[in-house]
Amino acid sequence: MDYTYDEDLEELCPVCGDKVSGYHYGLLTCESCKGFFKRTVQNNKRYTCTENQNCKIDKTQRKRCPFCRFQKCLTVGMRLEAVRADRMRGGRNKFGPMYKRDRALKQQKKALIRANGFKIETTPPMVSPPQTDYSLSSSIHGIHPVSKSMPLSTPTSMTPTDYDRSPYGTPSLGMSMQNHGPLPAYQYTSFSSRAIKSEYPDHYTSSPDSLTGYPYPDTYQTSSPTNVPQLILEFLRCDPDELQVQSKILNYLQQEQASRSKHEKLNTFGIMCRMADQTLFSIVEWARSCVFFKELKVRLPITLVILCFLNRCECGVTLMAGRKTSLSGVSTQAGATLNSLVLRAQELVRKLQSLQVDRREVAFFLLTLSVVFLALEISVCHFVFCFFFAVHKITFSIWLWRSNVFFNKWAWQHVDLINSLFVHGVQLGILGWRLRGSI
DNA sequence: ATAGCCTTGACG
DNA sequence: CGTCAAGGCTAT
Repeated sequence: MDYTYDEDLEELCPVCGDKVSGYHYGLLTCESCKGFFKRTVQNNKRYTCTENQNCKIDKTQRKRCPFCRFQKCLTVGMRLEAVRADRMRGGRNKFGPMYKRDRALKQQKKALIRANGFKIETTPPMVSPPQTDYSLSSSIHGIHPVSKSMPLSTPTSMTPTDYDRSPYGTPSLGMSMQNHGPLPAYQYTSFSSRAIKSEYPDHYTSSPDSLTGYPYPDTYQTSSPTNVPQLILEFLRCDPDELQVQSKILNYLQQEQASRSKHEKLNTFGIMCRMADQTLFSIVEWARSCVFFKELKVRLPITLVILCFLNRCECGVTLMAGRKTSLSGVSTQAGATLNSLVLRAQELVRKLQSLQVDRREVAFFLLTLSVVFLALEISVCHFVFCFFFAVHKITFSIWLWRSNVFFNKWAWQHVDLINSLFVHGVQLGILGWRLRGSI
């Protein structure tokens, strides 16, 4: 039994959580979802959802709503182009090299994790999550292994027209994520679709980007230097178990909600605020107990706590988005603004996951930023960086919102611009780390 | 219609 | 020649 946790992760289909049987139409999926996707595309099937187009898709219920199942297939990244129009059997398609690269990357990650002695507990297997809908499923899968995933390098710029072109509605908005996932972030393959011509020239693939709702980043670079700075390793070793944090916060929220009387129930916004509170508490708790931090000057830990909190917020939002149907249906009480916020958050989280940034890269980036803050001690610089973080770390935006700071409304409108600016920062950090590693 | 198993065939 | 991701077949 040479099962590593990493292999365990890959055993789960990002669509339904069933066992993966190989790469199918762009990513690792199970046999049934492969067949389902093939039938749907080949036969040009049109489904309709009798519910709210957000049905939970798991192994036991995947047959229930083909509409949502197919939406999820698209959302997690299954490629319409991989279904052959001519139905030719055998052979290889143009995805081959990408599958290979993806495999190599997974191997590399595995090897590094082994070499660095990471504990299995810090990245537990993708056990079938207690999903309430597939958003949560994909988010938990997607987020955990790379808890501090970074945004996509090329911002999606879908217009309403793009949505309309999809025969299945608005996959990237209504069905976003996947977060994470389960794709597991590892399974959110970041294949470049740019060079791939459709093998299925019907309406499905006439506009691949608009159909799938998001581009596949070309910046799929996570080469792994062998000499990782000790500081990074220490930082990662201190990193708390993401799933534990998630479940702890979730339990707290559920208990709190359960203990309230019918009239006192928190609404969606209230829950999100509580979640933000708990997230911050958990990080402060972690920082205070972390041996690593005791050796640092006071201001650096504080900055790190702030950064870690912001960085972790995506997971909170994802939980929120995924749980919105289970928490006494509070989402139905939420206004259109909140619902669109959640949708936007889902979309952002999916983007974050698809970049598949290495944990060490993120750790380095966080440390670099902290040092920069410490060195510069310029409040404006701090503000600007926090602002960029805030855009991506939705919960922080919600905090600002709660504090009647409305500039995040502007941020939503310019999220693509900020996204690209942010990514440049990330890339600079990665570049710096790699330079450092090569010296 | 689904999903598990089978066959095919380009690619390394 | 082995691999493996396509499509095909078929019991359920």
